[in-house]
Amino acid sequence: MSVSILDVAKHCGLSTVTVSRVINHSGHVKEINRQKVLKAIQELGYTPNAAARSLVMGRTGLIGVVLSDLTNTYSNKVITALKNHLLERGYLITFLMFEDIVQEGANRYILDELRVDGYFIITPALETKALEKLRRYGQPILVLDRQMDNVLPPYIEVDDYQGGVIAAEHLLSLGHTKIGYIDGPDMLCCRERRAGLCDTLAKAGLSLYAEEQGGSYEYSLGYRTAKLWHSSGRMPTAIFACCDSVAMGAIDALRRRGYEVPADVSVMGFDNIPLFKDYDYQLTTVEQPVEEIAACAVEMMMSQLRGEQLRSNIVKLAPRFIPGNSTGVCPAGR
Amino acid sequence: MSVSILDVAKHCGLSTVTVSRVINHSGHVKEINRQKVLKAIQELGYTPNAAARSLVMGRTGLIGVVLSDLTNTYSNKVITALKNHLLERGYLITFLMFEDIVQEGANRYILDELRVDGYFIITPALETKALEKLRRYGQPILVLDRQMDNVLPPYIEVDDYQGGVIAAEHLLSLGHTKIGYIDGPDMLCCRERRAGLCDTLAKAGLSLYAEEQGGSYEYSLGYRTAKLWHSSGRMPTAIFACCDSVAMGAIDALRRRGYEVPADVSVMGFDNIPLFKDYDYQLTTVEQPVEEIAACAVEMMMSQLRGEQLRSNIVKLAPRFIPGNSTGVCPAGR
DNA sequence: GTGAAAGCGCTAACAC
DNA sequence: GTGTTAGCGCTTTCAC
Repeated sequence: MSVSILDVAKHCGLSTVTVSRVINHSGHVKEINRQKVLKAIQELGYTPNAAARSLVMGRTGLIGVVLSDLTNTYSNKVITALKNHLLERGYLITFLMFEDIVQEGANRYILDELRVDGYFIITPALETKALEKLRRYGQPILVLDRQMDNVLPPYIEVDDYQGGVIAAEHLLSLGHTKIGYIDGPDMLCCRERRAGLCDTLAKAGLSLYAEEQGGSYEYSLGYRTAKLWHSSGRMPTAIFACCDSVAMGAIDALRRRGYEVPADVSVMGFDNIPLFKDYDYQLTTVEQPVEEIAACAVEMMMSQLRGEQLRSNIVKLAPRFIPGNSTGVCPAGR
Repeated sequence: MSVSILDVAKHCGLSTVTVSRVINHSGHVKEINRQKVLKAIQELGYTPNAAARSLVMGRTGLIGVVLSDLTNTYSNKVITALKNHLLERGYLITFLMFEDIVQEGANRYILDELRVDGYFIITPALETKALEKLRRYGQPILVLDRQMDNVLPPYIEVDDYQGGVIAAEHLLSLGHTKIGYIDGPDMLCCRERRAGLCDTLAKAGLSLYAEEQGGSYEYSLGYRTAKLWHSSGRMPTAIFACCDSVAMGAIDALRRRGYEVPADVSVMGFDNIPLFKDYDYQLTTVEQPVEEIAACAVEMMMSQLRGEQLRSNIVKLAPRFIPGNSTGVCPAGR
């Protein structure tokens, strides 16, 4: 049916071994012969058979991305970046849900058959069980954003504490003193962001003016919280939300109640997701270094696949401030 | 290294062929021997090598899902459903972006090497080129929601016209006569929804009270449109938006301008996405039959992979009305 | 530098 | 029902 390496070999009067060497850039092939082989490949439209290579080389060329939520905008940014870097190296991505890993039987086809060379783990919040199960297969695993204290290296983490500091410094520089924080789920990143925020405020002799513990990253959390602070008469002049969706919810609730953003209340988010990008303002936010995460992750994964020892198996990357027009100077007298 | 079929065969005193037959449920194995094989498999912890099977059977067990946007909530619902159905049959999913297909070179690793057994195409709006390129590889292709008139079968389509009818009938039944439509991109589905809406209105002797052509499915489109209708003094009593995000945008803009939803203006969406599910109301909407689409798609794909002739290569599925509290009876005197 | 031979783990065709 | 043989397409020794 399709063209095999033998066809190429015959076509150029050399052996399959030489053709193989050319394909794999293993060197030790005379330049003239290399050209012959390349010409034959070209003429016959030959492409190597992935299954045969997998069989003989013991690798599949597939990397599994394990996550809990496909709709999460942040993970989608990461995934897209990962995909691009992997594609350059001839690897494909497939997806696994945490639920599919824990569930008995369903994973036969992926885990047991070692259909994947290695795993990227995205945001394993409470997925300790799934992680443990995965580790038993002995394949390379790389956690892309640590969200628990007890995660085993190698992992990459974003300096969320620094993110909190960035937010605090920005709001302080605008003269705000009544700062509210809308917290997300009980995850490491939220705790760190809060700590960075609070520590920086403390250095300025301040503490949080208002705080709400949410438990989610949802729009509705911001909406509810702003509504609550309004009705309880305790509205900060600046709000830092644990993520952009929550910030958006807060802004909509504020506006519906007659506040102008940022004239009356400044609002900051976290993540810089594109969801509301055509809205009538630009959210001031802190961006996670998605591109760096992906580049670094792929590099580390490739090292592991080559069987090398990782130089450092914990990498910490810094977030970036993204200016917008949802924050402004603190209104006079407040 | 790992246990092979030969180890199993030796362990139970039978041949590899018999073991293979047991694994593949090909029958023609004596029950006693079947038990012996199963026991050996169990004891040795054997799992078949996917690469070897791929090589000899000429299939990879991977299905490619081709799309243009991972963050699209609708496609994510479809993907998740697809993944579940495929997993049951031992297939994995991988993702391809339209851009990666059109781009020269990048696709070497996927397309040329036939790393995938077949392709599901999601929402190919203006991707004619990518589709054409893909077809050249001669592998099974199934379009999951036709969005162009010139798509070749096999494809599945949702009866969007019927969706428009459903929306119109719902709003008419509530006594509305001033109905506005916020249109999305120039795609088949939007045109059909609009046609269903307008035709049904026409039967009741009505026509659209207001209409805006958007070009996107974004929140901001709804927001802008409601703002526009308000300032031009031409606010309908009921709005049908081309999708939920647009409906949400319209609702937020309305509320900011003092309208109550649904007391003053009713708003309907399309898709039933979970994005705003904890909001302070439930959006009235029309849901696409995602689960049916996925089930049907996988069935059709499996048929094609078996080399069978499809019974019908065009399948049309009906959408469903989802009641909520963003629509209500038309306010008296309007 | 090059190629002959062996084998990766599995299944299909054919005999028995 | 079962096993023998052959071969999927490729890379990896190991001679030359």
